[in-house]
Amino acid sequence: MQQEPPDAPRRRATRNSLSPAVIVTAALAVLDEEGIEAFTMRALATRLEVRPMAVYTYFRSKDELFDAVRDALLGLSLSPVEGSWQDQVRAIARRVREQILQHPFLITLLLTRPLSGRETADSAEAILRVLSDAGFNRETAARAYITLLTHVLGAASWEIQMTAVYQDPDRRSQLDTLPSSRYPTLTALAPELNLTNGGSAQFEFGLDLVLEGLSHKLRADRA
Amino acid sequence: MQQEPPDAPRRRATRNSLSPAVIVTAALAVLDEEGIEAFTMRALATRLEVRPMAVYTYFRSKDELFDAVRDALLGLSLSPVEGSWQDQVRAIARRVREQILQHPFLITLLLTRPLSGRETADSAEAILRVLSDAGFNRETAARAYITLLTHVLGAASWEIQMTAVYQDPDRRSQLDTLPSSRYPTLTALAPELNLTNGGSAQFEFGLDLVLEGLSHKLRADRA
DNA sequence: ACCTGAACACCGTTCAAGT
DNA sequence: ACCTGAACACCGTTCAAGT
Repeated sequence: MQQEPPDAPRRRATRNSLSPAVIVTAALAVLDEEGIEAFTMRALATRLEVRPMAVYTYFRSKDELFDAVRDALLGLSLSPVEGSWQDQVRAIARRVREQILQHPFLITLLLTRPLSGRETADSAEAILRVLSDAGFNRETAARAYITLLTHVLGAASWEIQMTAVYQDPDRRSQLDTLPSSRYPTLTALAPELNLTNGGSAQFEFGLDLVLEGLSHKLRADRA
Repeated sequence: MQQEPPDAPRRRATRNSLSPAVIVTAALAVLDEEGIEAFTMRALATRLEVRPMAVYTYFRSKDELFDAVRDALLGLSLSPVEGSWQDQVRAIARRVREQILQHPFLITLLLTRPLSGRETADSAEAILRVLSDAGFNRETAARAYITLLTHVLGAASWEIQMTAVYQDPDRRSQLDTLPSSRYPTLTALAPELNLTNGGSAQFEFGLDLVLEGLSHKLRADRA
């Protein structure tokens, strides 16, 4: 609503105050604080205290800027973990989930903008190495990695959405208002379904399922 | 680019030609043919041969219309399936995936607009009933359903994105251009990773993993 | 009630101009 | 080179008016 503080000093931009890094940092701040739907080139320019077109010296378009923000967030430093291959995969998956939950708009960037494969290269390399070392064959390792990735993305995006819905008291737990004649099981399990919202228990549950399935596959690969 | 055929008859809208159903159908057609990013209220009005504001008699906003389109697409008629609980879950999961692939913009609506739980009630009831009948306890059944749902959403949205990327020859298979010194495993497995794009094999692989994990959980629940 | 016309308050971005 | 000013071609939507 409020566009500018009424008596802002409105100083002219100092020369060379901008750079790709400065712009990405400011964009990240706007995205974190206002959300992706409130992000506009004009809002970003206001935060940078420049006119909107100044950003276009460094990025050709809003989409290109979004790609840069996404790539900055995906450059995860994955510290090596001790333990079984399951433990190592779990650690990486948790790290990716945490990064997404910390910057919820990231899921939108991941599912909206085309990916070349370079952006997720760090976590891909880490997981694929763990799987290869564990003894998975080449195709199984590749498919397992994609499964883990899509699983984490799906779980995280659901989690973000449900916490957003959960904030809104009107929408909270609308399940029990469904007709139990048509949806007997669903209405009966409404309390348990609401339990799946919030916290990491649901994420761990799903991850365990996939890992258990992978253990089974590994035995097959080795046989 | 071309906004209107130059000599279109431009007949006045016949009285009462509109209705929520007619509008949703037209919106669906625009979304299917032009994609969600090209969907505007003005484009929809053009297809309906009315002025943009006519739609607002039936829907308060573009978002409300989007919700109606989403709900129309999620009203799946799930024919009952014979077989094991795994076969039944598989059939429902495949049906949901197919519906999303048929209308790729649906994934955006699902992950963008808040869900109350009513929209997915049909598939939720179906899966939860199968799981309950199979002997899962209440909490496991609830968590398993959410896992299956998020898994399908994640897999489908990845699939859509990868096929879109795959269309673009510039982006195709950029994995082998990565430095193999830093990403030895990733570059070595590039062919196998490219195999995961397209077709349903990757989807089935992931689904099998989850189902295998669930079989394991079921034995624990029963013990 | 249903639909239109004109307008408002936004967008991203082009283009020419300033330093 | 870096940044600005003005403008263009869009948006969704409000509001008053027509039938």
